[in-house]
Amino acid sequence: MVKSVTLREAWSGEADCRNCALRTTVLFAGLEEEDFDRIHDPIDQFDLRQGTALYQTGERGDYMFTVRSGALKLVQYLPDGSQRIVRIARGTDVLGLEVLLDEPYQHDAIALQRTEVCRFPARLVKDLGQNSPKLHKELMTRWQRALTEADAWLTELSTGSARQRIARMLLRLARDNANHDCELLSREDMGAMLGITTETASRTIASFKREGLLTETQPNHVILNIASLRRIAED
Amino acid sequence: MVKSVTLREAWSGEADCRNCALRTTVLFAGLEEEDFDRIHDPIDQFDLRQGTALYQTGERGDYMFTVRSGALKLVQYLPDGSQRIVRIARGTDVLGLEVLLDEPYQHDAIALQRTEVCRFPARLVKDLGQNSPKLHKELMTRWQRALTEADAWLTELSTGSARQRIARMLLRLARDNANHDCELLSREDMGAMLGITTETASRTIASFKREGLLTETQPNHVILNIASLRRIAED
DNA sequence: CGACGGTTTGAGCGACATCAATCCCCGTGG
DNA sequence: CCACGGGGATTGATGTCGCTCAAACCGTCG
Repeated sequence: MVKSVTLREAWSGEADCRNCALRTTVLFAGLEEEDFDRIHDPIDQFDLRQGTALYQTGERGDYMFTVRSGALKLVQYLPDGSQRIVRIARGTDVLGLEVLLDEPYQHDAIALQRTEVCRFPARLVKDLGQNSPKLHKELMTRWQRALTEADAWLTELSTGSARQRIARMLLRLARDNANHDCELLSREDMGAMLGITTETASRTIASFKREGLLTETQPNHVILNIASLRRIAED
Repeated sequence: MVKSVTLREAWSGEADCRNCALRTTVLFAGLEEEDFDRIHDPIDQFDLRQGTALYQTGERGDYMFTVRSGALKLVQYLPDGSQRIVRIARGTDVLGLEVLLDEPYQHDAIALQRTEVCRFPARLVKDLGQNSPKLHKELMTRWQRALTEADAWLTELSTGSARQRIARMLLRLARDNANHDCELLSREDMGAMLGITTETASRTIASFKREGLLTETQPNHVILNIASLRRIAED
């Protein structure tokens, strides 16, 4: 358990949209300059410490978010109190699509590391989306991406032995990472992600280290032996 | 394994859209009469026998589908050949949203029972969607629904003991079914849905029968003891 | 220094997988 | 009509992977 801080504490000032590195890749790519002036105003940027909740299940907010850096876990809870991580949002991902349909947030969104996000009113997207085919398509793409992720979690991360699941998770974490390295999650989060216990996660990771499947360079930072992991992942 | 027949064999004539019971609930709800005339033409209706594949992973087709009756499973495969059912589509659900983004189908879609579907070109939705805010919103709703389903499968159907998963699955199958009854899937499909073996599925169902948690009225048709199943599902 | 949260490791047990035999239902052909 | 065959469901026996409970370890922070 990590304690949460309020969003208010995380406020880090007006967003620097115009110079935002994400501008061309993110939700508003393809907007005209004049549209762009209209949207700058209500956008705030936040800087979340590890463990901070961006929003919580059932909350009604009129805000959507884009992730600038870092990562958040999207968590759902079962009646018995156990939790399951259903997705991880990283750079350029959009959070809170559900508020476009006036629904409350469907998950707890919690920062896994230090994480920067931009917050903007869903109103903005609703208005612009009506008449902008480009934004319309962009939105569909976002949804499709989330859905593909969700399906992959089911087939890759919730199927097979613990060794297989962890191998697949590692490969996923390091994907599009040239050096084949990545930050490890806490063992508890691994468990919630893969549907196994923290002890099993710990044991498996430890075992992978001993077998040379991964090398710890700094605390919790590892380099993967891709080929061997892939062999484990696939059968 | 059930053999597949081609779609061609399943063709059952021009769709009767104007009198379709789904007209008001389905994708095209809210279209104007004039729009409606434009779309009737290219719509075909199919009648799928159990085991028929509506489409397959990786196929490129320009068609989307609505389910009129029956049910289809959406299946994905792992490199090692094992399969996982990631969703079930039933009455009024829309299939093939991904082709709106010019992507190939992401699953095998296979009829679980005798199933009626309507097929229409994605082109239609692309064209109408550009300028129709209503359709735009309807599409987002569809996507959101699929995503919510996907998340629920992860938290409810891939978490906990086999007994819990099967209980949750049964409650799901019978949901919005006044008599608390439902058709059972094959044990193999249950396994692929819950990430357990067919033997475990079989044993658990048999055990539920003995315990009076479900009563078989006709072969593979059961009435559920909702209260007791819920108790099992929740802890 | 002690306390605390997370990780690792151990021992034992139980749930589920595996392998295999039997049963049951139905359709098919002699 | 019945024997036969095949596919799915059921049941059993056995092994094992991962859960559970518990202790020890480790780094950090007060």
